[in-house]
Amino acid sequence: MKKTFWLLDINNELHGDKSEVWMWGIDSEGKRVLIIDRSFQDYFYLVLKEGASSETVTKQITKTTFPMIVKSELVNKKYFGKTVKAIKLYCQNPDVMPKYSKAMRKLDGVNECLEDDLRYSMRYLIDNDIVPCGWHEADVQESMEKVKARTDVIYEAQTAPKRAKDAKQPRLRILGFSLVCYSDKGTAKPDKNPIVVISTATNTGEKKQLVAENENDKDIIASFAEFVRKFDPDLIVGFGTNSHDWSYLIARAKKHGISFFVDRTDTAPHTSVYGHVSLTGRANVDWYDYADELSEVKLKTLENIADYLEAFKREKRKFIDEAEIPLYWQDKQKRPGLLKFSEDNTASIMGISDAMLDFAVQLSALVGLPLDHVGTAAVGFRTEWYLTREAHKIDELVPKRQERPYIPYTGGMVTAPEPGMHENVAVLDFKSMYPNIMITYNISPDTYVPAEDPEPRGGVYVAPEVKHKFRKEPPGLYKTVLTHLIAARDEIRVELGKLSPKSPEYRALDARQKAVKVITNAAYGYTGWVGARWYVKPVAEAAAAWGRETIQQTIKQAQRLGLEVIYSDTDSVFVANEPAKIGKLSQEIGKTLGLEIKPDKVYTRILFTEAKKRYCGLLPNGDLDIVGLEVVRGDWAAVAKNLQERVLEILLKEKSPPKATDYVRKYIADVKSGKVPYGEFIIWKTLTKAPEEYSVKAPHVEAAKLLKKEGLDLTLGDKVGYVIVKGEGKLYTKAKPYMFATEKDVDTEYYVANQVVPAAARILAMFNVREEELYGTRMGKTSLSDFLPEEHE
DNA sequence: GCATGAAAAATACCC
DNA sequence: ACGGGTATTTTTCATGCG
Repeated sequence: MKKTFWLLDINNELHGDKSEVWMWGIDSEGKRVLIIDRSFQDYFYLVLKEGASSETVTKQITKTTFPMIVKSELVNKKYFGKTVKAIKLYCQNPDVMPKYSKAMRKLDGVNECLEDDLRYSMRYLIDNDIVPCGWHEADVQESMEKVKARTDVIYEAQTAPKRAKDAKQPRLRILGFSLVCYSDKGTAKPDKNPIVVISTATNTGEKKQLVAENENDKDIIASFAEFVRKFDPDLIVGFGTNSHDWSYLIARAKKHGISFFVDRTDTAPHTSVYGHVSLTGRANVDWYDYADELSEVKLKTLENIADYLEAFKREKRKFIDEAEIPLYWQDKQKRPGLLKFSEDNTASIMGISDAMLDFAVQLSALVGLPLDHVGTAAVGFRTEWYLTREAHKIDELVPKRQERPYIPYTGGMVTAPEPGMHENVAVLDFKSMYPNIMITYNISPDTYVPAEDPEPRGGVYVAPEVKHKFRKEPPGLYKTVLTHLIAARDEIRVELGKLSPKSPEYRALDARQKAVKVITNAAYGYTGWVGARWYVKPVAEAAAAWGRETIQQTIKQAQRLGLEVIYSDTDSVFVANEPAKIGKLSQEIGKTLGLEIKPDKVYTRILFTEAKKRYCGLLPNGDLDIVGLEVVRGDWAAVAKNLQERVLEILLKEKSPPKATDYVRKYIADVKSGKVPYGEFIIWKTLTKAPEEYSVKAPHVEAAKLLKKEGLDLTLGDKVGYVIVKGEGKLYTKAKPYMFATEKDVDTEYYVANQVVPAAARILAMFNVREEELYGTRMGKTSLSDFLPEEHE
């Protein structure tokens, strides 16, 4: 019988000494199904040395030396674009492949051993062109065997699944949860501190809050697991679950000697590739893993992300800091507040799911990593899996990952801006500059021609400056892949135009388009990543060199046309907004370079200082576009950022430096007289290593040490919020975690001199306002004396 | 011993 | 654990002074 299903999760199981593939999905009737495929044989390749005969090699592979090898065949493959002969060795048990490959690499006539390092389930997906979160069809038979799986039906596959026509995503059952762990002091530790609240919610409107009685969490953990099994979700969502919640739950369950099964095979959650926690048969999704996509959110807390995505009504929330939990838990009067907070957290998680799930699903389907893997996989790995799928289609062997030294290379070009205020400026952007350059010049690991190699038939493209060469023919892996991605995105955008933006179809397609964009844009960065399987430094270097040439030619051509160029960075130029000349420029560049450049936006007015990568533009709709300046940085206190934003607003909208100056003076007075809320003095900085490992004493590191002393855990990557308090000595001695200080401790002098004034002065310096003038308490330059040098006593 | 300025370390941004 | 280019702050180091 034929079965159509949407693939949710995949894993492999050992059945005797043979591996089999388990595919968890939802069929077209909405039934949860498990499809087992026992027919797939894993394999790897031995690449032969040039001129070596395959018999010499196969003779050395015997049943006694390598008993798990069941079959071998001689195949033609490509490796970095060169045709090679390889022996494809089928192996009964995938677990022995790395061991075998290590031994076989040394066999006579063998050059390399490849693709033994691709996981069995990924191998299966790639070879059969199966994508997670996509519809497939297979011939199946209902399984007669007793298999422990919590699904409606279990089938055995008679054929490998094939992709089926795209249809609407099935209705998924989603369960979200969050924990409150309790310790009377410091960060809660699973070996001694209980979980006191588990708040769950489902996308069918069920809600359940479990509260530990007498701080004993045994029952609520059991109830939680039971609730999960009863609801039987396809997706379990949370925030920080991969790094915290699951391991905490497991540790607590273990402590109580109870089982903790929430998956579909009654096995415990386990951490797997890229650090995701795997729940067999379901997809565990941690929305924290998607926080990187939201670069506007500087402090990636659940609250901030929910706010940003409008996933939860901000005004309904009363935020409770980790350090305040004991206060709320111990006080019976305040406890309901904590329970509400926990419920709100889960509601926020569900809201984030609504906003982000489409993207996660599309990313999973595009790169081919299961939904629970794709979020935790770093950008480089997502890109690599996409490339791996495409490489398979063109018979390119997948190189081994290897450690390499890091050697920097020259990247994009940035020109110094014309400082000051400019009226009516257009920003011209190259559309996907690096991807298009890679397509145009066929830049790819498999088209690279080392300097010493003879010139291939069909000729080569030679990169400017660096002189790296790339075969013109045939198209390389990157050209193939990028052409496809760019075309796909263009097609999606056409489709989007036909749909109503509120429809689910639009949302899914828009998410698809975003996923395609993410991978397209990551391709260039991938080429320069030393950890990449396909790392070839000249590839990255050449793309960058052609990029520099492109932007230089564009600037030259613009100037030739009489267009004033104000600034440029990598793939964009800022020019006087003269549409006729811009149209001409765009046309000429298209003709000479084969690349598309067009106006992206127009600023009514724009302000540059002398610095690159920092400016503020006024858009026609009245919005400020602030780039690079303190306002958009996460490591400046709000007290400085707010002021700078207001200063920019006055200057760009009202063009009044005196008014801005006055504003700053009043503001400084407000700061000094304590009219600024405490929260605006907090500075957040990331710990990029463990506090003890720093070679210098830095404020945020010292603050982190104080937190640790109080038992509050901080790990690499966490942000430390601190304030500078009054006192003598180096700055780092005056940094205190914001929870450990109060309004009256704040060293306002420091904030004025080192945050507020610099942020304002940076801008006002362009209008000849000196720093000292900002300190004056008088209201603006009203008399001649205001313009004279300051008098000293 | 100490002021001074350059160098190094650290962070977060832009594209 | 995707790239390089850039601005900025604070700490640390080197140097010269006397």
